[in-house]
This record gives sequence, C-alpha cells and structure tokens, in this order.
Amino acid sequence: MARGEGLDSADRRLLAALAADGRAKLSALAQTTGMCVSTVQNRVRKLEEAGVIAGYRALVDPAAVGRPISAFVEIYAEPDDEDGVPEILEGIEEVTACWSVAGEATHLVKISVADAQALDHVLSRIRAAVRTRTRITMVLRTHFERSAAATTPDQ
Amino acid sequence: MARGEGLDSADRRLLAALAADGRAKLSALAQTTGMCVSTVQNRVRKLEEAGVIAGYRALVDPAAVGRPISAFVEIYAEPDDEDGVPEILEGIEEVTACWSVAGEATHLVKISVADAQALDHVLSRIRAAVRTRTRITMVLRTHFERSAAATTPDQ
DNA sequence: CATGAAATTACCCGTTG
DNA sequence: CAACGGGTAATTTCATG
Repeated sequence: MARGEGLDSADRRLLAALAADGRAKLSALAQTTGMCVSTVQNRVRKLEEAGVIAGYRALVDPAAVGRPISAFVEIYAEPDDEDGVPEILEGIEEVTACWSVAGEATHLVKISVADAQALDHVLSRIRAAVRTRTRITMVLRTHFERSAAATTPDQ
Repeated sequence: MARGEGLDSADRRLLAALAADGRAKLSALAQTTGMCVSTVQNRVRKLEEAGVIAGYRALVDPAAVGRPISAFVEIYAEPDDEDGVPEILEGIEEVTACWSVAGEATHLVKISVADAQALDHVLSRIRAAVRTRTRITMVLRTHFERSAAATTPDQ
C-alpha cells in the first residue's frame, strides 16, 4: 500500500474510528464499519505497516499529572543556529511538541509545566539553548484537539 | 481518586507506558512496571474512571489521508465576538485544535489541509466566522509531538 | 469471509502487608 | 484498604484455509 492513496472509504472509516478510540476492539470496528472481523484485522494491520497509523497513545490529562499550565513558544533562531534546535528541545521534557515553521518564527514549541516558576525555568532553558528571543502565548483553555482523520472527507 | 493527587510512582509509570503505546497489553504493562497483572488492571481502570486517562487515540499520518499541510492560525477577536468562537471553529473539519490564549491573540487554532486552495478556503471560513484579522504560521516539519506524561517527573 | 488455536482480558478468590 | 498471586470463563486476537 503506497502512502499517498491506497485508502478507500472503508480504510477511512476505520481510521476515523481508531482516531476516536484507539483501543476499539476489532469486533466493534467490524460492526461500525460493516465488515467482518478478519477483514478489519487485515486492513488495520496494513494501515499500521504502511505507517498510516503511526501508533497509539493514551490521552493523559496534563493537570492530573501536575502540569496544568500549557503555552506555545515561538522561537526566532538565526540561520547559523537553526541546526540542532529540535534535538536540543527534545531533551527538555516540558517541551511536548516542536515544529519548524514558516512565518515570522523559525520554530514553534508547545510546553507543559506545573507553575509559573517552572515556566520561567523552561523558558530560560529554551533561550539558553537557542540563543534568541522568544514570543510566548499562554493557553487559557483547550477547547478541543482532534485528529485530522477524525472527520475525514469521503472521496 | 481525586484528580489532583492520588498518583503514586506506579501510576505515573503506567501513564508513561500507555502514553507511549496506547494499546500495550496488561501483561506487558505489568512487566515494565513490576506489578502483577491484576494490579495493573485495577490501576488502569481507576485512572480511566478518574479521567486521568481521557481516552485512547490512533495516531493517523495526516499526509496519508490527503492533508499534508498544517498551519497555526492566531485569531484576534474583539471582546464582543469572542463568545462562541470555539464552537463555530469546531464545525470546520479542517480545524484540528482550538485553544483560548493569553498573549497577543485571543484564540489559536491548528488546521490540516490538502493544498493551498484548501488553505485559502479554510482561512476564508475562519475569517468569516470570527470577523477579525488572523496571523498564520505554516508548519514546515513536525519534529515531535508527545504527551506531557511521557517523561513525567517522579515526585 | 470463515474457522480453530492461541493469547488476552475480566473477574473471582484467599492471603498478606 | 490495597496489592499480590492464582485460577477460570469469556472475549479477542491471530494465523490459517
């Protein structure tokens, strides 16, 4: 199965179902998609092998593990310093995501921390690592976060 | 189990393991955390019931489902228009996440689209919905996205 | 798509700290 | 009160034809 397009309607329905519930049983998937269990099993395995399904994760409430504060940090790295930035940031455990971007910034990261003091500490570490200015946007409330495949078009 | 702090070291190890592999078997979790299977089963169930584990998701490659382009859009809504913004945005399927934020913007959203034309269309819909200016940051590359609990501190 | 075998889960128990 | 270890039935997954 090529990555680009080997996905039919049945695959897309399976992906939507698994994006909504990553632990859904094959029998449940079979019922919601109208296929038999073994067909679902074969399709899901192929989707996993093809990398269409990159993995499965439990969604953990950040507040429940003592990190109620989230923020986005834009990084404006100089061309000479851009190399290795993501690798350095990955070493900071409070950094939960890192993207290279085009726009005003060069990188965007999401962080998850316990309190204002931890926020200060993480920002210091980031600035020390990238040696450049940052722009912070605090998260007040997460309204929703969903997969691109959760409500995928037909085609 | 209260949301705030009923989590001991064993719970945190379970959460880290499930954040890394949401379909991990109870027997595998028992082995990596050094507990017996029945204990793992009881703890995981309690974590689910307490909402510490909010759910499970399959990670779907956006490119594989025909949406290779991601971007962040900052929204600068007027005080009078802020109400209902997230609800409106949730109705736009290309909007994959929405946060209320403090900083320069009022809302931040992440979008996932097929091509430049779709991007234009989604931005038009967002601007029509919120009646305000936007600031876009295109994602060039996703280096990593992980759970806040993946590498959680001890305590 | 169907089938049988293997693995996993869910739930019981009594015992222990 | 919770964890352990064992045991079993029901379910699910897996590898076939």
